[in-house]
Amino acid sequence: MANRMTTHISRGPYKPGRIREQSRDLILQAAEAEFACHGFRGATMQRIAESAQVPKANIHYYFSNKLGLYGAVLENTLNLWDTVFNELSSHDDPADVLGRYIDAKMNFSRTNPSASRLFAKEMISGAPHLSAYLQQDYRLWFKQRMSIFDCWIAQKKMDDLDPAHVIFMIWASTQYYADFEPQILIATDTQSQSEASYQQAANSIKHIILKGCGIG
Amino acid sequence: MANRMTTHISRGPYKPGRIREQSRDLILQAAEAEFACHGFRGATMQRIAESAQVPKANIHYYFSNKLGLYGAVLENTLNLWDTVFNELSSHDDPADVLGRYIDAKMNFSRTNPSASRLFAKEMISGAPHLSAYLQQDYRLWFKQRMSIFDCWIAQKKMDDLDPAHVIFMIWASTQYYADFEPQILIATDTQSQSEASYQQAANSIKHIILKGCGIG
DNA sequence: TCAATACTTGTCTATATAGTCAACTTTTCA
DNA sequence: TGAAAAGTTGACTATATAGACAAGTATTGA
Repeated sequence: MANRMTTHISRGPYKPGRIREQSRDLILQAAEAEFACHGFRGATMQRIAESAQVPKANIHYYFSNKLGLYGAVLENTLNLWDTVFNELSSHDDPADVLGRYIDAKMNFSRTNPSASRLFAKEMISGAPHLSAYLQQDYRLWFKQRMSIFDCWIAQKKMDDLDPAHVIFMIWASTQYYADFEPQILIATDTQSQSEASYQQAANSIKHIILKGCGIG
Repeated sequence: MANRMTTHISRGPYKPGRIREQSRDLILQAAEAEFACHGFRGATMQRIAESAQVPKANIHYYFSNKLGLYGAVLENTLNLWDTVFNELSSHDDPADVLGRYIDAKMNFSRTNPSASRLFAKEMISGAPHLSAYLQQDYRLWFKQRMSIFDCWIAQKKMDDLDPAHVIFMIWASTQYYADFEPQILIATDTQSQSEASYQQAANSIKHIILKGCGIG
């Protein structure tokens, strides 16, 4: 009421939902966790609503339907994914490039476990909602990165290995710490993975990958 | 009708469902694929029934309910899992032991992709139905296998690495070829993973792991 | 202050789903 | 051969779920 009087100060041109679209973010966050845990079919709009602490009907204001919500969540995830993937850039020193990339991937697993799990669930289900992404951006980028490895191999900077398998191994190893967390916690007898434990894991992976590829 | 006449030959003491329990196996097989693809909540009894080509009510004759069916599927999977895990046995030569183990794991991924995916989905969901297994058998066995590595390290047969990370890396890398198949197919521009391609992947993994751990 | 627009939400509906049940058919074994 | 047991199945029920909708409230810019 009191501050109503002060709102005559112009806030610039009108943008829909400038303030209350925080609801949208809450819903997206809750949806990411729900989809990551239960998959597309197993997730329910009701649980997402409860988790986001909004009425279920509110979700349908921001998202056309369950598939639309899932698509929005997936898009967010893929953007993050691409960002990290692009860290694998051309550079003279393979040890430097791969070391940084492994660190970046591990950091992603630690700070975005739900995104990693969502991606994994989608893949395991046959990637029914990712075909466009995989066919377009992914395919192209993958080939580009592979050529970097071919270059290193030609320059005798690393062993003659199929670059694809090296990449798969890095992806697999780093994502494992997010996706298979329950197994890791029990095997290592801990309650949660600390930042330090992630760093140790990253160091082990870097040691094995770099030495194993003959990079030094 | 005709062979009815010959059935007076004793077939030994009566065992429930000796013949028709093939339905049970059909259901289990269909359920494994359905649960692997959609997770526990996302799977439906109706689709399992259709896939197994039996009426839905028949499933409830063999399995108390959805959870019971899931438990049976999971138990099958874990038995297979243990069999492969136990191949990682004590032996003088780490190169030999790890090489065989990696081959065994890759072979498992190739021949039992659904089992691998089911296990992965369960883990990603927080392993709600695996706590007993993880707490008991798993924990114990994991520690035993770790001590083998410690022994090798003490004997300077491999680099001083945390054995847990080496194991995680082997698991991650080998399971990846089953769990992330869509990604692999698109990246490698193929329609399906052949036995030969699995062998090449196994060779790459063995190269990197063995050399990376200083085994050789 | 006001009308327009953005946003919220309780209630309702159609459908999908897990599970039940009783009638039915087939197999078993004495 | 026959009675008992194993196995099968169509029809049913209760519930959970995605989504629609209309009536409401809050915010905006003039």
